[in-house]
Amino acid sequence: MHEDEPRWLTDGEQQIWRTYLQATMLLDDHLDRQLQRDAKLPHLYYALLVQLGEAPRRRLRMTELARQAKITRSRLSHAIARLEKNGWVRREDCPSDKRGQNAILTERGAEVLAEAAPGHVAAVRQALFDRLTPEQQKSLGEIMKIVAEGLQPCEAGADLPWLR
Amino acid sequence: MHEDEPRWLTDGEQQIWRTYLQATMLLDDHLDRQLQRDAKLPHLYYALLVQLGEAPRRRLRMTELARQAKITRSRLSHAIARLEKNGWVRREDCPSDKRGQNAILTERGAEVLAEAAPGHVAAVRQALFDRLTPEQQKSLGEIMKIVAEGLQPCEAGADLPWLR
DNA sequence: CACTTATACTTGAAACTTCAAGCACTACCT
DNA sequence: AGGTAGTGCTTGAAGTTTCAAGTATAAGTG
Repeated sequence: MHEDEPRWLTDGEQQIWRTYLQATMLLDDHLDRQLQRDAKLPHLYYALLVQLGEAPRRRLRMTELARQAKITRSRLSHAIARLEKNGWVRREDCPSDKRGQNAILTERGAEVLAEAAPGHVAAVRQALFDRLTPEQQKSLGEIMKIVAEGLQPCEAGADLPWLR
Repeated sequence: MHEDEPRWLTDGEQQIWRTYLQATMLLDDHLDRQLQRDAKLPHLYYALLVQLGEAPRRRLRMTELARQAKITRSRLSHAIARLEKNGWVRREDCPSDKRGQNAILTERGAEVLAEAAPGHVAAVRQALFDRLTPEQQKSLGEIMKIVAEGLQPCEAGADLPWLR
């Protein structure tokens, strides 16, 4: 068993990759900071409230929420525990499966969401959409779709966060 | 002082934004996992070793390293403390400024880096570059450059991680 | 039905990051 | 020179995420 010389990244690829890392790092930091300041919430927690807010009857099974958010169930458990303590979310036993739990957006949670949303959207616009041409936006969408789909193959045995 | 109705994201923009969040989440998770498994190191810590490895004399001032990595100095301090404990990095007082510290990649650190690099590069290729056309790669680079530059304006008073 | 395996979720500890000080030194100002 | 503000870095605690179990229920198998 012999390891071939790996195919290193070309200078151009390196440049792209580093810029990607920097941009995603900075954007994530920027949004986290904006939300932490204005809504006392990290970006991921905000995203969870958004997903719940859009779900029918404002509720979602834990694993389904983890799947949509691309995180582990453990991470979600801790996050929901915190949101529950703050009163933005509550839990409910799943009627059809006694192992299951639903996370439910509370009225207070919906209010927090409504208050935080405008500032958050403005931040996303200002940092991303307002700076890109329509062609670039389209291209970004296509690229990210390819990457996202590539990393969550349908096959069984895939190492996806919400199945760990 | 009156808040106008915010400019919400269009359906198309929402779609792009969500896909972006999912792709970056999955990719970050994927690389973290690969490196944690193969090199016992989170992706960010690996990136720090890379930066040090490329710097002249394998050393960099703390703030400069934080600036390159787009993280806070506090985060860097903790990270370097861990890397130092593992023997991959050591510190040195800066000769010209007694407040300053250099982080230096050790021989052991360089070895770890050399062992981890092929697998990491392969993962980046497989998840990203191998799936994109040359045009898409170029476009991605341009887009990320715009975003990264937009988030680190030259002006004083900008809220950049390494200045916090 | 008993038995095994898989699924759904949680938990506590360890690892990592953020936050708010804090210390030491430098640069600036008079 | 002395005083003041700014820079460079670190630290401990609080918050978040990962990791490795653990509990309970469901589904599959002989």
